[in-house]
Amino acid sequence: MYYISVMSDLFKNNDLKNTKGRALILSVLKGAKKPLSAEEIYNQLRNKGLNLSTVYRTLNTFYDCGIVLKEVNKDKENVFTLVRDEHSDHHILICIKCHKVVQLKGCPYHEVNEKIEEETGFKIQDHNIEIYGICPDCAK
Amino acid sequence: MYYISVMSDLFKNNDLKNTKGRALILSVLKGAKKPLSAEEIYNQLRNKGLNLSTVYRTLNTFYDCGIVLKEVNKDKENVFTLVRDEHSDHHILICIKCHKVVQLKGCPYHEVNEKIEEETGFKIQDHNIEIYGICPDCAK
DNA sequence: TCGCAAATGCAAATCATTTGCAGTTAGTAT
DNA sequence: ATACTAACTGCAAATGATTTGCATTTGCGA
Repeated sequence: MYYISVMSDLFKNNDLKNTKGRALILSVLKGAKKPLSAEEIYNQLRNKGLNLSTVYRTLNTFYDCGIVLKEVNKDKENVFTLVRDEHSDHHILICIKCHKVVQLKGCPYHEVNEKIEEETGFKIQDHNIEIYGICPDCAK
Repeated sequence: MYYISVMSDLFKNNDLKNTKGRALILSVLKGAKKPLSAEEIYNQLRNKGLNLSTVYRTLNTFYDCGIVLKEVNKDKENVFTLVRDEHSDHHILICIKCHKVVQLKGCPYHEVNEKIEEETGFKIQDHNIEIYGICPDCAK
């Protein structure tokens, strides 16, 4: 695993031109504490004269290059996160009755992941866990 | 955990009227080998005179009752599965470079899940695992 | 500095899903 | 069995996130 600290290198390495919009969007993602949608990123850059289409296109470009992960949230919006080490909010328990969502603290899967790396040859960088069940309240 | 084998009981237990459409949709889900979208279910019932809106409404009703799980696939369609024991296609490795998806064989997480049940009080019925990394081909 | 492919803005198109409303039906009480 | 009512359904129009076509602008290598 390698790190690119200089933004222009990150773009250059992926054959992307270094534009104002891309730099802005990347900086928003760097400061993000949770996966963000195009709309949310756009809102954080309201006064920067950036078009919503550009935000969409840029995020998809980043996705194609492997700079960001793309997931779909409950509202069926695409949400994006910079590729980096573990996010704690990726481990959730969902009750199938009341649809309550509970965050799992910590990651109980580290050892298992190491075994998967050995078996598959993948270099694991991140993961999502969604566990479905019935919560104590609904079990009553 | 309890099982309801008679369809009319499943509906009655959830205060749902037993209608032709619901029975048909449930039977399609029972025969499904993978999560299905409303469109796919609708297509399997083409000649049954059922409206697409009804399929959507029925699936959402089932979801509210905890009869089915609802997820979002890569095309941002909602897909549904009957709640039951493990589906093997819920464990996938995704390459962040080429976006190739690889199925994990078996489930390496059983023991971990038991520990989570103890700690949280959730009665776990199903889970999804998505692991992001760089595949051997792209690592070259 | 010049030239051109890449990137962007804008507006219109797309498409899965939702919703309003009017007509139909399942299941209960009489 | 019949009547009643809330739940269910069909249909068509609305919604809303995302994509796309096209004209204009811009980054960057030569």
